Amino acid sequence: MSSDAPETRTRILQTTLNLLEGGTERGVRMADIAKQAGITRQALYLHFSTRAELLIAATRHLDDLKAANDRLMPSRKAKSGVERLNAYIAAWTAYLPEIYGTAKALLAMKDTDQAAAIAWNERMQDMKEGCEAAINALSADKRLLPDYTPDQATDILWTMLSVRNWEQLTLECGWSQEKYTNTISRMAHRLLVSDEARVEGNART
Amino acid sequence: MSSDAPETRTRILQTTLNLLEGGTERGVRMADIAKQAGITRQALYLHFSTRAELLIAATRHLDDLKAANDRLMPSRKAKSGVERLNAYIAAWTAYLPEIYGTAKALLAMKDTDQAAAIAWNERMQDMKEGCEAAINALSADKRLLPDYTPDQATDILWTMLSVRNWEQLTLECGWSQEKYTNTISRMAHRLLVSDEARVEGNART
DNA sequence: ACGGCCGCTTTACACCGTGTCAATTGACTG
DNA sequence: CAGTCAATTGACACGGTGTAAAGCGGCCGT
Repeated sequence: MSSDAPETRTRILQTTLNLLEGGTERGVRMADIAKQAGITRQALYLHFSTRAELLIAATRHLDDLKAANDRLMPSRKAKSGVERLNAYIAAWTAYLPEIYGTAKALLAMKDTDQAAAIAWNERMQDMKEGCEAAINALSADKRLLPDYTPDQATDILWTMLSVRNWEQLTLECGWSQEKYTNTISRMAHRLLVSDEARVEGNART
Repeated sequence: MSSDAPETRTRILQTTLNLLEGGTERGVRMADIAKQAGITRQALYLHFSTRAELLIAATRHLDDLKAANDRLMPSRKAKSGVERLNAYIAAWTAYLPEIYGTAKALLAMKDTDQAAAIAWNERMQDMKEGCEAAINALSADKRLLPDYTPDQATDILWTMLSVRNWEQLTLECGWSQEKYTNTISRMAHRLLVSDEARVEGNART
């Protein structure tokens, strides 16, 4: 009752993700997806009335597969603000390369398609909340560098961890994933975390 | 001899820039540009054989108007590495909002158009050289944080100053241009510049 | 075994934006 | 007056998305 109807739909989503991840230079078209899924282009529209809708559904599907929420919310474990920041950065930066293909496609539609823009923004907003939580934990521990308000620090962390920055550093600058993660992590610390020593006072700029 | 033929061409470039800067949600089409320039769409193709070509030409035109080189190379004035870094960041961040509309259009074409991708990459490479020069000056002064190699520091600065980051911080996070510039500048210092205290070694070269 | 529904196919077409082509106009110029 | 050159008019091809309608095969209930 629950696993016979959705069969094709799931297959479509799966092959969509495959193609997006494969990053077929020159974009992934509806026809490509249909062909790969072994159905006609028109059948695609029986399941998803629009390319944007399909992309969005694929993105959600990907999150389910990757158990995004579980991974991005290891907050419970974290004892200190610093630990929490570390955990969040580690989780997100590990997640990034896995969603990149799909994210890029959605990002590209953002400019021309209303629904895609909304979907993308929602996701990024969620991600930003994770940043905010980490920053707040840091702030609660008095380890947030006094130069910034929590809001400002959240914006900074959020921007540092953006898909575009990952893209630029790894794909354009040729950084390995490991180098990327390590460097970003150290940068975040240097930028946002105040020295342990002076837990009480405040810094000289 | 020199100023009668290019008349229309220049007008096209000018109105292209206007439209791009206006950021007419839903993209700027060839027909829009033609209409605005007071010619037919087809006449556009008498001057620029392709949309990408027009966009690229418009970008170059914009650089000329804004005297990009003059602004981005105030290196001669800078006495120290730190000064040079400051000068570069100030010049680039002031330049950014002026080119944003055009940059965004080119950036969007990058994914689908070979020529656009090349043009964009060239420009970003130029910009990166500016970053590199600043970092090298810093390094020569022994003021580059020892955590990074000059290459790495260049990548970091280059990424921090990306168009996408400007877009995110100002347009998405709502930072004012002033806040953006100040914060980025302070971040760059904190991330890349080591404390003045230990100038001890030799400074020049 | 029949009628009906369902998921998918086939075929065809509309729309939009880019790019091409050919014939024409109109102005300026030698 | 002929030539040329910029631009116009109108028509069309292509690729990609999205729509519409008719048909087909399997499966299900009665």
